[in-house]
Amino acid sequence: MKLGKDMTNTQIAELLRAIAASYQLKGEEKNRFRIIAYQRAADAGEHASSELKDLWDDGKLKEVPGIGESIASHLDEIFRTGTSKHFEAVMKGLPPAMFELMEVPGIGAKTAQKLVSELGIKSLSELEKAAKKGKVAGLGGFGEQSQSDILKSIEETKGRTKRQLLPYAAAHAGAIIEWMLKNKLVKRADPLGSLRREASTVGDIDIAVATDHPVEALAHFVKYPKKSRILEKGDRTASIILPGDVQVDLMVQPPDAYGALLQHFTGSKHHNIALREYALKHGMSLSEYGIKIKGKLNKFSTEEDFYKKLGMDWVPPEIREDTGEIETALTHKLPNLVELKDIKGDLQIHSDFDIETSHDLGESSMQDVVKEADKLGYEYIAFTEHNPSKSKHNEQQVIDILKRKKEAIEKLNYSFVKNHCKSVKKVFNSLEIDILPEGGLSIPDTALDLLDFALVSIHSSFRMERNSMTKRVISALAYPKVKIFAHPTARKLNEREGIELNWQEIFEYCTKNRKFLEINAEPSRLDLPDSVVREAVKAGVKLTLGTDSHHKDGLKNMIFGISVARRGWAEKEDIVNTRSLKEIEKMLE
DNA sequence: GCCGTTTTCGGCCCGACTGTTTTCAGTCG
Repeated sequence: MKLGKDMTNTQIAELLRAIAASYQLKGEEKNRFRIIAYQRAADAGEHASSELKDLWDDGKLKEVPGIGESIASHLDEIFRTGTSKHFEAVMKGLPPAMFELMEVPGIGAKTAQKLVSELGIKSLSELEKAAKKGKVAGLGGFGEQSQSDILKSIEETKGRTKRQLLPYAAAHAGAIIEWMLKNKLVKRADPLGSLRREASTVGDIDIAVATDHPVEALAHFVKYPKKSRILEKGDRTASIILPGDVQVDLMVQPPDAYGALLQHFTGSKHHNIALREYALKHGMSLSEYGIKIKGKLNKFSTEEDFYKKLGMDWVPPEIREDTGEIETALTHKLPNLVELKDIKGDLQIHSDFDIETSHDLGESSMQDVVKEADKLGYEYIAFTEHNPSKSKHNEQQVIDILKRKKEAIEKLNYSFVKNHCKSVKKVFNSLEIDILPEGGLSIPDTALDLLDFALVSIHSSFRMERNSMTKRVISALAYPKVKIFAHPTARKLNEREGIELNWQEIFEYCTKNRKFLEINAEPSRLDLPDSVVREAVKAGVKLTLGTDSHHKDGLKNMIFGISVARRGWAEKEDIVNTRSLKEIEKMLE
């Protein structure tokens, strides 16, 4: 555990979990709730919409729910000095290898400590060697079974460093649901957990099944032909592992109690904890079986009835994160979240028009894309190829290329769109322009006049300090033709962290100057991230949805952008391209 | 250690599964 002034949220979460584990091992009863508090603070850090260090910079650390006086003061010390005397003291005497072992599913604090102290191992790989030699099975409290479980778990941890992107998880879940419904005893099957909440990445896949024959349903589940092994199987739940080390958990419940099951396992954990705490204060106890009132269990076949019993409106799964939705559901003021059918156009598409860019070109022709957009019932789309390569062309050559593109789109509008489209009325001539490190654009200023409007985005120098990066972006947005900041954090899920920005400053600039932030619907981006969408919506910033398609089939990814928008509490009004062509032309003028 | 639609003190979510045990501890979601 390395402490330092520049700890990221992930590292801080790891640290706080280590502190929780340390307290757990000290084993004093009074520590019980302190342990939970540290675990909650770790979760809070992990889910925070901004870097904790930035919040600390702004004096807002304590505004993060779960971080109070004490933890904030320790973090303050870390950000100032690079260490915390208190945290160092708490972890003192505990072997560092322990914390590494705890990353293996099935190994918690106590198991880790026992393994490290009794086997004298110093790393995860040493544990693996010891287990292979049969040394673990000989320890008190361990046996052959737990030894082989540990080995399997280590093996799977190696393969499973990445969370799945939403479309892949959805495909897995779809196949399993189809398999479950083949069994006549299964009445219903639905996705649960982060998949049902449509989070951008999904860990384990959870599935709910309604049946009066749980044993048979679970037996059918573990016979799933594509599984690589069965992890566990009880009377109410079972887990299997798919190739690629994807874990699938299945939960069953009779149809008359299915609503409670759906609610319970859809989560999020934080939503459920907050909900149960609220219920407890009102004399009710919640579980996956229903709502207990004065010792009597009430069952619910639907989630709507479950929430109704608590005196609140049904909460859309996408916003069940305990960030205010419970209070809002109680006062019947939940947002009317944007839906796919509200979308009237796609504002980021790359065609195969040869614009001689240094980035990637699209693969489908403009006509094929327009045909696809027409099928989707869109009123308009924008072609937003990357700017022509700056190094390979002089200014005049760039202007010539952009003139050619402008003419091509004009022709498209006058002929193809007019004569062959049912719903599409206009194709916008746009461009995705690189923001240079010093804040300029990578096309000559005069070339901007050839466009209807422009997107700007960052494709280089990702590691700039927050204030310089913010300046860089704002100076690019200042060009009148520039309307949209595309994939604003430039993150790539599982590959690259996003850039650092002062969001409040960006939000303020956007609202004052009618600039828009994009929700990029490309599944490996989903950028803005949902938590930032929430902040942007609160700040009154208007957002655009674009698929960043490089092929006509990519247009259908819009649904994933909708998921992000919904998770950020965006309503129809918050999204620019829910507007009609007339309105949007005005907004982009 | 955190927090407030009973509370600034006194609470703090709920249950399943497994292995190694003989009634439970540890872990997970």
